[in-house]
Amino acid sequence: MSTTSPSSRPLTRKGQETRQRIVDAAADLIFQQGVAHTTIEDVRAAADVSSSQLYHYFDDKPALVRAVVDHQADTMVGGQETFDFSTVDGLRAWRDFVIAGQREHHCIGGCPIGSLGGQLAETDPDARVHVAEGFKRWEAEIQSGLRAMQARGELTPDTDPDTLALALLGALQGGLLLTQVKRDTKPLEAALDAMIELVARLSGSSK
Amino acid sequence: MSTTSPSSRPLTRKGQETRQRIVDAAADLIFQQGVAHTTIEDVRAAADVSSSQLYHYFDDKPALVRAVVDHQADTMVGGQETFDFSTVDGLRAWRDFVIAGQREHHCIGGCPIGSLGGQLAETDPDARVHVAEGFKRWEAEIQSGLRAMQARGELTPDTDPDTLALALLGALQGGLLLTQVKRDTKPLEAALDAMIELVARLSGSSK
DNA sequence: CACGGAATGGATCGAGCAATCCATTCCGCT
DNA sequence: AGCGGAATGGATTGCTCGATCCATTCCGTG
Repeated sequence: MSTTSPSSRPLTRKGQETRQRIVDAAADLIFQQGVAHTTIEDVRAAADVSSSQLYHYFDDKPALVRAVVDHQADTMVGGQETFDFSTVDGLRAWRDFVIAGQREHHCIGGCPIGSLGGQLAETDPDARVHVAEGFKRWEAEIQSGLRAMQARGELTPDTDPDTLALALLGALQGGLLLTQVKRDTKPLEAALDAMIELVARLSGSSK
Repeated sequence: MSTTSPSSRPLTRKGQETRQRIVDAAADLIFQQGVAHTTIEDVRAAADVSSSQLYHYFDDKPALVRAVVDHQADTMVGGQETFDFSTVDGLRAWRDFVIAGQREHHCIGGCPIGSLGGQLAETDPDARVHVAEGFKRWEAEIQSGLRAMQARGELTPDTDPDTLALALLGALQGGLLLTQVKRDTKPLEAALDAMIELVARLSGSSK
């Protein structure tokens, strides 16, 4: 995706590795403690680089954050494409996967992209756009699944799969937020189950 | 609610007014620019008080933030109780109200409580609990509506109104987050419409 | 094998900001 | 009146943290 480097400076193999190490470390730290509480010094130490390297690969902190946003979007979207959004069973499998992930991490961190969105939307317009684009890519995954479902005639013709995809993503985000705040997976389960129940009713007509 | 003042110091009438002015100003600023980007100096200027007053009424910044969380929860829960969550029409009216609100504010800020949750969940454990309690009060409003709906026999007996309330709140939160990030009310509309559609199907059986 | 740009190290600067401190003024109560 | 605690003002401090700077080392290329 977008590069977010100082005027697209040429990068050697080693340079790319270092850059990647920085982004990875920053992504981890930011996921754990948020953007504001993650300092350049934290990232520097975690990535085991010098501070000048950081400014060699990124113009400033916002630029690094943008790179983290893109990185998280890549990770997130990439991690979902093994699931089949074109069947109700596929959706349920995805649901189980997401919930298991939250339980594993003790409901900490929320959504890697969504939480960034909440933190950056009003403070970094540029980053907000990156988050929005990340969500758009994610939506596209779900959309294609639901469209396939409809093409197979398993979704009533008068439902818009794109809108439904948006609603599904919304339920996921809200469920993750509530789960993060409450440290309990119930909200996430409730939101996803409800949404999938609707999809089931829109496809199989009855229960 | 909780007081969050320096060891519950006695407050005169004037003192309460000043304290309230500080919380109001802080809530506004934080809503617009987030917790991290709102400085004590910002609040001081906006509330037209001296810095010592701030520390007279609040131990430190986190304490002020907690007061803001409670204040937003009060506002939010208070603002919802005019709506009737016990009928599908009532839910639709609420939906219209929320969406109109977002449109009015150009989709800026997201949910006054939810966005605080996302910003504070991993950095301020105490604040996280306050946000969780705010959500709990909010849930209670929705729950009582759905319970009434079920008591009237307009909701299938095998649906748990509390879980449904959680899902509804989740859809709202996720819809608001996506709407905030995309600067477009469509996600919020999609999420709420989908959820209300489910409620409708769980109550009226058809359509 | 040397030339140059990329990569790295680390010291340092300087602004922003939370928090403290010491007065001084206000005001309710007896 | 006048005592005492609350309320207010504003200067100041101390530190965190983003960002800059100047070397020095690495390494691919001609």
